Amino acid sequence: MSDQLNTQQLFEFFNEIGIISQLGGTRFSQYLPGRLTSPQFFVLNNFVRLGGTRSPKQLADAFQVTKGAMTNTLSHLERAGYVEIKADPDDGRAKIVSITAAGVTARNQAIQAVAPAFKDVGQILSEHDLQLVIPVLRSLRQYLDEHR
Amino acid sequence: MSDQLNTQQLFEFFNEIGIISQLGGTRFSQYLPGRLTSPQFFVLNNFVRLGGTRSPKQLADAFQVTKGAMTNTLSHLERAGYVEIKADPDDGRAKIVSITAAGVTARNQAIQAVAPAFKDVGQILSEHDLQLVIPVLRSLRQYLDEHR
DNA sequence: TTAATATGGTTTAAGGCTAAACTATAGTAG
DNA sequence: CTACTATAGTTTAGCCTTAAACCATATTAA
Repeated sequence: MSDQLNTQQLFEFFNEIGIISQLGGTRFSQYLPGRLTSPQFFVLNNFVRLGGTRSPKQLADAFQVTKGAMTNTLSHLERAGYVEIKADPDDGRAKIVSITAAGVTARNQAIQAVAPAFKDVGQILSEHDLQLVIPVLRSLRQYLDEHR
Repeated sequence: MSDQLNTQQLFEFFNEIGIISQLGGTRFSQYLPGRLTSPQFFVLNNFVRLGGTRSPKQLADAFQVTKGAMTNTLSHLERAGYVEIKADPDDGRAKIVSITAAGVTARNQAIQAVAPAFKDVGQILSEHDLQLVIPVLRSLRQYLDEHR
């Protein structure tokens, strides 16, 4: 009964999540300059915000995608000259990824270009809404990440 | 200032949404039987819940995907024998899609198979959480749908 | 020291999605 | 009646994703 109801709501919840993710992602990438895609931008942004170097495996974990997906994203970024990938001297299996100056520039331009994509949404979603919703999403995301 | 803060939160919001969509979708499709994929299931489920027939265009709008994406999904379903697609006698451009008996069976089996995928999540996300979050998501989804 | 297992990264096969080009048919405006 | 425009559906190119197979290197156990 109440279980039935809950399942129905859960279904709607995931449905809304899926559509928002789809529409939001499409909108976001429409504002990104040139041939930069969303996953590529997220990697560059991560490097600029946190600095340092990381292995492909660490990046794959951070973004919760498979290693194969990260191989793909990094190869695009490398071809564009936005990251540098070299062998890890301490581990023959591993590689070390770092952002280049061109990558930093591209990321900064992307930040500028993408701002208007958020402007109107920031008025629909009040700060109050965000503070209500984000903790719920965060805990669910953590759970899903730990149980897959 | 506060604008800065809000942008940061918006960013986190969409980030959580994206990851939950990704992990939730993967989990969901892992429970689906055989070669049935999530979008395929959603189409079958829509037919069972609402009955009747629809055109590919109506389905594309209902699920907020492009016509090309729906062409692809429907061709898989047709090949599996789960839907029937015939010409619309009243409109030479259009087609009419309906679910088959095999499609209904496949949907019902999928419902059974997928239930455990939600079971644990239903304990993480309380009914209270859902009632808090769903309206916010719903209104954002509507806005994004109308402004793309 | 050798054998078994685990880990980092790449590759391939399948499917998903968008955007844009293209076909065919409908509808509208002169 | 004819020409223009809009709409339904398909196709293609490009990128994203997972899962699984495969290599090479590390690590652990015997």
